[in-house]
Amino acid sequence: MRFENLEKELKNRNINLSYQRLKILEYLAHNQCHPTVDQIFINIQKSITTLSKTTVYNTLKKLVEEGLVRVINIEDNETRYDIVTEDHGHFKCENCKTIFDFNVNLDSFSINGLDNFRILDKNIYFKGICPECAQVNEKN
Amino acid sequence: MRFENLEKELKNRNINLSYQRLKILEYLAHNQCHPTVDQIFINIQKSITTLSKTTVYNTLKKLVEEGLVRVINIEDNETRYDIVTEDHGHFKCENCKTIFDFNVNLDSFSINGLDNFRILDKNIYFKGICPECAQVNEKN
DNA sequence: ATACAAACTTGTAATGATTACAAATTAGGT
DNA sequence: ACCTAATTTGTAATCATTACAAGTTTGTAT
Ligand SMILES: [Mn+2]
Ligand SMILES: [Mn+2]
Ligand SMILES: [Zn+2]
Ligand SMILES: [Zn+2]
Repeated sequence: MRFENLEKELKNRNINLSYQRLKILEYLAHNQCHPTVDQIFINIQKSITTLSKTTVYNTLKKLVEEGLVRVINIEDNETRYDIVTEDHGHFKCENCKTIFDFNVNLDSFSINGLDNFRILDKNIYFKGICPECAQVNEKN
Repeated sequence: MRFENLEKELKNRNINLSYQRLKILEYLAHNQCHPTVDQIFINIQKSITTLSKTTVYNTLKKLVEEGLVRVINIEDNETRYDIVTEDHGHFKCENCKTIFDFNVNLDSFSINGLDNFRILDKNIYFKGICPECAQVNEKN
């Protein structure tokens, strides 16, 4: 597991250490459910009562810039954050809103129309109904 | 080409015809550049001076619900709309901001971890530098 | 340990996209 | 032509995000 030492990870990326930054990174490492800014803010505020939402925004911006965290834009009204930066896909259940990870080899499939394009970032996401919600629906 | 008769297309989907709706659909058909709400609004306002932005939002919502138009969420602060609803990928140039289409067979590649998920919608987008911008950069 | 500048955090205000809502207008059916 | 339902419009409200300035903390040099 990456992030056995989050402090070191920050220093490696020339991000100065601060208590807030460490707590935010810890939260992301322990809650890999693709949280929103609000979820992160509300939870960490429990232990850092003076925390400002601006700090959460600032820190996330920095973590994204340095490649420690990736942004997930599925809905237009909620940005989510993922500490897993390796290529993988996301499935959002339209019923329970959970976001699931799935494995996909983005290099394996054929693409037409991108010759000479320099690809820096690949994203794939699906929407639908997760198995649990599908099962509940059947019973109705 | 689909949409040789946009009026008929609307009726087929039980969307009542209105001058505004037709103009918005026409705009999307003739400007397949994935426009934002603002672009649509500003351009159509030239011919319908009384147009309200709320109408643009309402209409787009309806067109999306009825499957005539698809939403594109790449950046978190700008929703774009695409009249091409067939599966295809999008590439956004981080320099000139243009969004390019590319062909991709979303069924062809292997996915692990989505057994028993009902997939209703597939999205794929890349970011990077388009050939034109890459060439300009080289010269510097 | 002290001092100082740079970096970070905080709170508040501003911005910008989207939605809510009610009144005015228009469309479709009789 | 008339009536009802659907649509459009303008304004206000909402909500996420950013801007900004003041206060606090950190890192470094003395
Ligand atoms: Mn993920
Ligand atoms: Mn497209
Ligand atoms: Zn579900
Ligand atoms: Zn470009």
